[in-house]
Amino acid sequence: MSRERVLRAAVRIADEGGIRALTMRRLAEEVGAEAMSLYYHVANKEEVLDGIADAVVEEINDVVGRIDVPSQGAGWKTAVRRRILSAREVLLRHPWAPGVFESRTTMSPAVLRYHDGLVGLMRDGGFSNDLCHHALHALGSRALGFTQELFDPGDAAGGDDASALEGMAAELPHLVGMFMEVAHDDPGSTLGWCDDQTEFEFGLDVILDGLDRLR
Amino acid sequence: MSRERVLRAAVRIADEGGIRALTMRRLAEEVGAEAMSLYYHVANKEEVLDGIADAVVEEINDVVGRIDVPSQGAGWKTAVRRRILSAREVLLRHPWAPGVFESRTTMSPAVLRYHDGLVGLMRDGGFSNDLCHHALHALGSRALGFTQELFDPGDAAGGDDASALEGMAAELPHLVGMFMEVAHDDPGSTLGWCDDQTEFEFGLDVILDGLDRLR
DNA sequence: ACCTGAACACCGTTCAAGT
DNA sequence: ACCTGAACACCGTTCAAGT
Repeated sequence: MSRERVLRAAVRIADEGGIRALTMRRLAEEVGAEAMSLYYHVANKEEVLDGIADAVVEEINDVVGRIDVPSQGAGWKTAVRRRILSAREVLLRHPWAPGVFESRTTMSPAVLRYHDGLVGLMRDGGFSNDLCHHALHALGSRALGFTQELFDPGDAAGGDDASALEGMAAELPHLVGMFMEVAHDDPGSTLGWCDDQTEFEFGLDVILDGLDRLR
Repeated sequence: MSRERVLRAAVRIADEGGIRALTMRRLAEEVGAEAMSLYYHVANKEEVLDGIADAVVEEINDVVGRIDVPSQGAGWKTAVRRRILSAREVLLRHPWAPGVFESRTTMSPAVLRYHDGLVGLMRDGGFSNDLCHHALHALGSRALGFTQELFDPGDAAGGDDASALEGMAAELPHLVGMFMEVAHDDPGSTLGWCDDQTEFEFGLDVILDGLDRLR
């Protein structure tokens, strides 16, 4: 057993059963030992969570490190866009990762390296350091490829049929009106009428276009 | 005891001691009963969390419901901006709320009502239903007044002194360079060199300006 | 109708003891 | 140096029993 093996086992458990499946006892089982043995290799569960978050961002750094597109001048936008969408691809393989990122208080060195590269691309595009700083905040978690979907307007009514919508129309006229028209325009997407990837890219492009205008 | 009293006590506990202080046993104590009595009024802890999330959004709806600014045509942006910044003010009084929102799977009626109003303002501004839909996704949690701060670039080095930065310069040249220049420009803000409110408004305006151009 | 005591199945973690 | 058994202090929750 080693710290490395423990963390790899932890990632495996979270990938397969979600983050709630990751308990110290389950982790020990996966690694073939008793729960108490883990504490010889990691200080506590928080350190395990720090470790698997870091592992995912390292995976992202590996992927984006192999990207080779020009980032000088106007090319910054394509380069940044590509970087962020690549990070997103990795994240989609570890759906638990955003939640763990958000619960971390200490900062991962890997996250710092990721953002360092991002700033580098923006500098290539002619951003001032001040604008880079604002840009990091404006992107927020979107820089790493995910956004907080507070609620999916589609899920609200998607589960029930159209008749449920009628009942809500009195209380939620604008939302129901919006839903009915968007669903009508795109009747094909019955299951989840919002394409998460499309919406992610729409929001990303709004921000990138806005930043481009400011540089 | 009543469901109402239980939820109010739960909000009080979370406000004072954070969401981790909110346990069923602590909640029972606050309400002057045994833990098991709670289960007569709420099904389980999840329902308590649903309830306090809903209570906060109701508080937001109360506040934004009293806003009265013109939203026709170009006025939409001011109206939406005002609405979102008002929601943010409420959220700042309940710092635990964003975390609870994110953990909800069922959708709160109050959140639906909030977004219904938001769509109403955008329709006043001449948005198509399709653009409203994209806009809701682009804003994401920012619509309710918060963003996921994945990491605060300032916190990274803010704790240590400038010498720690020197050590990181080799590995994080762009980030350290950015930090040194931004900190130099604004030496007053030693404690948290990023003004969260300013950064929130910057990101919000990038998105609102982008949407305005698309309407 | 409303509350409770005792108990269960789970956590993360400590600590003294093993090899 | 590495692992473990027994135990502790906490969870959320059930259920039969009280008033």
